[in-house]
Amino acid sequence: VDSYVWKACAGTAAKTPAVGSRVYYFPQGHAEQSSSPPDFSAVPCRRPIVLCTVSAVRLLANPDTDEVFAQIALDPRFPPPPPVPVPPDTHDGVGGGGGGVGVVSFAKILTPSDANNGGGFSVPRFCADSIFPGLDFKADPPVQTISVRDVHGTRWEFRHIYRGTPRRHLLTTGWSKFVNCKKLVAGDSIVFMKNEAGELFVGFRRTGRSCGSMGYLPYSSPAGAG
Amino acid sequence: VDSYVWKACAGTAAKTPAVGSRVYYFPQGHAEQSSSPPDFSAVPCRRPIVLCTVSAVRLLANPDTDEVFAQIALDPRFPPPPPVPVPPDTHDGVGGGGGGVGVVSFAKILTPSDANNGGGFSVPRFCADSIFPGLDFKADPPVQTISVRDVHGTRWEFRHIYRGTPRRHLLTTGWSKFVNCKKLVAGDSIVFMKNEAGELFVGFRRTGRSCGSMGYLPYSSPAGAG
DNA sequence: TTGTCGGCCGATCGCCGACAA
DNA sequence: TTGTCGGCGATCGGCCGACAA
Repeated sequence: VDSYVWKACAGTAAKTPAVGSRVYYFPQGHAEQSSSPPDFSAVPCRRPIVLCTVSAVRLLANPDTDEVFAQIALDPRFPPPPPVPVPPDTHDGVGGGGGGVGVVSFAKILTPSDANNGGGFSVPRFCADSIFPGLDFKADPPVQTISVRDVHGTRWEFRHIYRGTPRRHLLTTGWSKFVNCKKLVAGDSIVFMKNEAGELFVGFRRTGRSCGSMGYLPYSSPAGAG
Repeated sequence: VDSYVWKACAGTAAKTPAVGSRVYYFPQGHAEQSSSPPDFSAVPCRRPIVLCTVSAVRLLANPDTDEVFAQIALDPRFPPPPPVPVPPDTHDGVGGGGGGVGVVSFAKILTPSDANNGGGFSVPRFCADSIFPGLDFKADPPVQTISVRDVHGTRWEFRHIYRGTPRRHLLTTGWSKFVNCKKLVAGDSIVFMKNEAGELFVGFRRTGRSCGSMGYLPYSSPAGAG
């Protein structure tokens, strides 16, 4: 998935460890987060904490809910194996915590009018000015179609119009389809982003808690799968 | 789930073993059916086939897709443990293969007109006569609301009307909601059933193959969970 | 007997400016 | 500047009989 959007959805406080770094694994904490706690009774030589080496980090998103999470593969072997050369990430590497250089983003909490079926999306002035492409203000009304990509890389198109008295920016056609497909409701946050190349991205974060259902990476097959 | 509907969806060729009977378990075959093949390398004393006792059988249905499947718990201990008393099933027991006595059923492959958003469901004459409650043919047009339960026990209501020239039986109001909720398409089969008490049930089978995602029953906790 | 079609009517969707916070 | 509302036109859902296979 796109690391811009992943980080915007996860929030700036969420940080992932760099590949090759050494961390402590707490089985007890892992079990408590799991929806079906595993039975450790048969595992020999259980220890409360395990020193591990991070062998892989993947930024992932649930295909159904768009919930973002990180899959962190740990290698418990000691001494740690020599680091595997990591292919350069497309942006600034998954280990870093900050956003990419030159990326502009804007977040808004969806109002009831934004989330209602009947309406469009009220675009705050700053978002339209600093993120969306400039409109041709000689037209009446000024209008364009903007194309954005979500965390999966899926492309969405919105009609962006500047109309009404007094004038305001709105997203109309395409917006309600996005809201319905993503099952967004009032109170959820939406984030628009523009990278150095001017490409647009969209992400969001839901208000309610979601109980994560992930998978597991076997530590015997490090890094690039397949 | 209701065993009438389960059997109608699974088909008459699908049979489940009786609790207490002894079967052979083939780990290899089990692994091949699984979407993420398990790694047996760490399991000691692997054998190609294992003689087991059936400790529990549950007829289940995927809450999302309505895909039916059986969860069969196996106990590899030898000699087999004394049989656990099984509470009598509501119908004829999950071990049997045949349909219940006095159950009348009728299946139809959905036509494009049946599955289209715009239309209702053309009820074949035999289905209306032998399964649905009798209409009051003095009314013009004869019409009633029928109430059916699906494999989960969820109740669905359909408007059943006898109209048109020439006259024919149709399901109108409520039908398209059912089609949309169940994501039925032309070519899928639908089954209507009536038991001795006159209660109506509905099930269906999809044309396309679905890759099952089930769960596992630990053999250490036989039969009734909780 | 029953599958498909076009007609038609009502419900909903969704775009709009008015207005006020 | 922007959130909400009522208006209203376009679209769609869905019920109907006609007709033919």
